Amino acid sequence: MTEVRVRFPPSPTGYLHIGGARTALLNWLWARKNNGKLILRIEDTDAERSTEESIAGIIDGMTWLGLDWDEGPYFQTDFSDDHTKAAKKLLASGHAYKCFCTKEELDQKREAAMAAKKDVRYDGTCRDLTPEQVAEKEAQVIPSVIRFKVPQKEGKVAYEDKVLGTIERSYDDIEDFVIVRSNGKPLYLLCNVVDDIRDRISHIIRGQDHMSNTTRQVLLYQALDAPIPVFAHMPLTLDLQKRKISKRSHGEIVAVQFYREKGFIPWALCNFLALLGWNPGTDQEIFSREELIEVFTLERIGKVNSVFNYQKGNAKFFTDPKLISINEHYLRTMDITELAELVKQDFEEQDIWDKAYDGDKREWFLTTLDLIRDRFHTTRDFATLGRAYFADDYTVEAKPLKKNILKHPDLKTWLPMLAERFAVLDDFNKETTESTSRELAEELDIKPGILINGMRTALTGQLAGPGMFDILVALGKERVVNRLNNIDHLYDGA
RNA sequence: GUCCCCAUCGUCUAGUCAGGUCCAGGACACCGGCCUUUCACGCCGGCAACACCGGUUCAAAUCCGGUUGGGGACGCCA
Repeated sequence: MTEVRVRFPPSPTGYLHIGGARTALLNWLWARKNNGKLILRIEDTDAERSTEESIAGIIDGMTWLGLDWDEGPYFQTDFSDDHTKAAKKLLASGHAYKCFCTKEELDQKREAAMAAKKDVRYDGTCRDLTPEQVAEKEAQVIPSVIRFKVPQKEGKVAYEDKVLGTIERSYDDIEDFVIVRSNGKPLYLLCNVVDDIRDRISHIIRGQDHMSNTTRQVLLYQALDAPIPVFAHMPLTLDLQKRKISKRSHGEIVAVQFYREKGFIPWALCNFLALLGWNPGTDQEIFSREELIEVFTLERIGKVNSVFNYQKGNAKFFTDPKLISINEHYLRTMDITELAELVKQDFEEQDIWDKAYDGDKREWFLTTLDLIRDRFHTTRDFATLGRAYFADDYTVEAKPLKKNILKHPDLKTWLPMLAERFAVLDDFNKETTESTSRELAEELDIKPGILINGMRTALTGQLAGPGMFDILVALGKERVVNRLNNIDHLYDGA
């Protein structure tokens, strides 16, 4: 069996978006499943639009997602000679010809055809020029492009698609497409094929938007006398209006970088992306890398375009709810030490990382993460919603402040009373803190909930959280006593 | 205008190739309940779909034809 070699060939004209990431992911899965190779190839032949930042962004994005590649990054522009040679070969073998029609003429014809609702294909003006006519035009230094000479015959070009089955298209319906610009630079259709032949690509997994390219490229493979790879066209990802998602019209929400900044778990995003247009045929939806590699097949890629379900301006569902839910699932079930690594990165950025979390306080750090992670959505929440556990500069949210503190002005004296009793506890644990709290409530003849919720708000700034006495233990006696003794400022604004 | 692809709950989808076990299963979201000092988690329950028409057949989500709808492509972009 021949080696499986796949590629991810982004054009560096913007950041890595989720559609591109999904393409990369599926190629990666196929490579890993077959012990094959994934080649990263930057298709930068469009010099005007290609940028360095974009290249860096793509590489960062893939690295963050954990999609490693085995060869490259190669740069298409480094192989211009190959492309030019191939074009010459096609010209020499009669598979291509020079076309002297000017861009202006063609644009005009195309517009006219569009306007008249007529076929817009190239009319073949230069297809049958004699060698003499060509020589004459060249003598006059008329610029020319090179067009591929699509066989004029009955029948159809066909290829087997792993997802869609047999795809056919009449030769008749394919125009003589341009493969080299008048400035001598070969175009995508050709470069892409030449590179794939050189890189010995065995499977081409890409979006359905490439289907019309594929039929033309099959012709190129045949003309270049090269084996045709296996094709698998995956469905596109659309927005709620059924429009192809793009960086241009959808902005940051479709950028991989956005999810990184929001504190998503990289593999959660991969897991979600895999499910968009692919499924294992079972009810399983959560997969480890190994599991996904194991069960992934090209045949189970869907045929139907899928909708990336997000509504602009919805704060709760700022991206596809299913993606959020998968991320939450990982957040609360993943190995706590792996989670700690991700949180560490956030904390370092937020400047609330304590080196002891890797040392003396390691155990405490992990236990605390585990205690609070159930309520969080992204790793960012540890430094924001969960800030009170790790730093003293947490904010007390308005809603709980009003409900649990301001509503009961006597807490101003009650909470310090509680602090006083906590301070003298020899063993500051769940049981002792709970009985202490309940005893005080009884003495004061108030519901324990008033003290408990007041404490929660004062100590964590939050309306909700873990069991109160777990919180006390997590915070530790010293912090609890300090914070409960310093609550006057909470009443300042009132 | 031409060509190509597609069509199951709001969304992601199973089931379609080998028609009956599907008055259509799962997940997310939503609603209700349990749990609970709070909020989550968890658990239980609910709502909700085979685009339409015709054909084949004892039997169609599944096969065939058409209609409609959606998407993609039609660049000297990639």
